[in-house]
Amino acid sequence: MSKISLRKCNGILSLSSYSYSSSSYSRSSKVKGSVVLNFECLDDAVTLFHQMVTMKPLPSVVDFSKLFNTMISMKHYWTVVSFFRQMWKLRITINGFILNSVINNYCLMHRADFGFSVLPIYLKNGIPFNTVTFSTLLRGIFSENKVKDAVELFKKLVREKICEPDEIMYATVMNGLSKRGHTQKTLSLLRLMEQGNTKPKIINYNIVIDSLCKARNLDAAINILNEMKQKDIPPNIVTYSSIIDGLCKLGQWEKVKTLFSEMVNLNMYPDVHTFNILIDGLCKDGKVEDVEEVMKHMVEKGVEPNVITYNVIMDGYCLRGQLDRARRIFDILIDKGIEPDIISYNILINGYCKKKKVDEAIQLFGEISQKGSKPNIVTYNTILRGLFGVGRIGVAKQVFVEMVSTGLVPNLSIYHTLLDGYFKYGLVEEAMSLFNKLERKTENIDITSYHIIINGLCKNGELDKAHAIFQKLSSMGLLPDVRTYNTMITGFCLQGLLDEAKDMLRKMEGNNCLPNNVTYNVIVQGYLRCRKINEMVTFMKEMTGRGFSFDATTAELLVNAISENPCVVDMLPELHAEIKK
DNA sequence: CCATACGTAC
Repeated sequence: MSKISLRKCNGILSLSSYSYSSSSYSRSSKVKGSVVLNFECLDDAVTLFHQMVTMKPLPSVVDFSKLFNTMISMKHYWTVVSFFRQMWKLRITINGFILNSVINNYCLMHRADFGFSVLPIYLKNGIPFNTVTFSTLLRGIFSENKVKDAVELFKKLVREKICEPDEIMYATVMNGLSKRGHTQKTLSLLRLMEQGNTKPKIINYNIVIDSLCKARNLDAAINILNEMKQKDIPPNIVTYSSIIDGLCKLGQWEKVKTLFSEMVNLNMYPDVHTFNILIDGLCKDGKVEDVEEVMKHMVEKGVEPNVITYNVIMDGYCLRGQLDRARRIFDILIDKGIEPDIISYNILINGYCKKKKVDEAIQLFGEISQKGSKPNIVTYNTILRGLFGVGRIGVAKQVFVEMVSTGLVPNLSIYHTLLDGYFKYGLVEEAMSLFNKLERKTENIDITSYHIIINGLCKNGELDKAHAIFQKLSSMGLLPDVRTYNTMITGFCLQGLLDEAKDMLRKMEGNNCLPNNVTYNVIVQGYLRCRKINEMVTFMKEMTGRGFSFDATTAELLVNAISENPCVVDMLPELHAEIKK
């Protein structure tokens, strides 16, 4: 008698045949044969599968299920589809676990529609749906950004009592909403749970807290933390880490310290995740000097830095233009035997590109595949931006073609890079032809795309076309935001059409879109460039009255205007201090 | 008895 056993260890899946000398169920019996298959090699998985389906008796459905999940974790989605089809043809017994995994597999391929097509198989086989089935589908729909569809499905499940959501299904919906900016809806769902049968668990609270923190609403987040304590749902390390992240991003370092002590007092010890959040916050706030101390502290506490720790630090140095230090960090990471991931490369490539050291960036880009990693869409976007940044348009076009040939599907960010690049070098026709292609599918376009087009047309002297597109926005169901208005106003100012710029400013206020610092600076700069000092002063007063201040360009123009004509100073008595800077 | 869905950092 023999039994197939699948064991997963260290990414290696092994298939072993055990023989049993007695009737007692024991694994210590001698091993008759054993095949160890390394699943980094797809062929071996296929071989294993074929061994399994030809075995008599067949391995259990649990073994197939384990194989499927291992394949899914290795992203061999199409292989799973093929395995499932073969099992189906061979009429091998299936159950709800394996069907749920097949749905998950389709969802991870961003084909939730295929996932739905698995549902009839449950019915045909008398297998009931469960909360896992629908949680998996919901996550898949969200991952395709179809928020409305996901919410609709969730409501239908509840309304038609198809399944009673558990806290994980709620968590799936809440997370889908939260990650797409729907903070209030996420909070509402928590409140709904509190009223219903499925009481919220820590995971639901954590999602809401993270959502509020990401929306920079730290007071509300801390209120929820206090609610948890009152309701005897003890916050955990994730709860605290999320809030610490929010506080770091607002630069509230005193409160960060308070929360750290609070955690430790509750016998909760910051882990590598928490420290990475802290280090990231310090780097982003320019406090790179403090990072070393934090690193020392974490190592003393027995928390080992991981690849993300080093990535965060490299990003911090790149942000400050300290590329050499970032590259040191990269070498330390290698020295420590930590494998750089694609994000490590993306951070450094971005650092080089921002410094216009595109050749170094390309060199590093080449190293990625040698080190067994693969450039992703972000890598290509970064390289493309870098190439456009130094005017190497021909190479950029080649790289784009290469990217598509590797099977990567261009996303909106890639198109934005191309459009922006074309406009920057006066390739208006090329940009517009790409834009027209994209516009045929509305899902290809967002407000940022229009922002790039309007800006590009303005900068290339095509103000009328830009204005026409601007006018068209509302009919497309897209609301111009403050950046769109600013772009249009900048365009008018560049052409000296200051009345039009002023009209646009009033129009945005009328449309409930408040002008910001950029708006006022652009208009004041427009008046300064045309030496219309009286009008400029009017706007300057309005601007300072609203608490806005000059940016460097405005200040410089003002200084120039004064040096040309010292009388200007007399018109601005209240701004003396500002000008002296 | 063994296998599937959920939360924090670049």
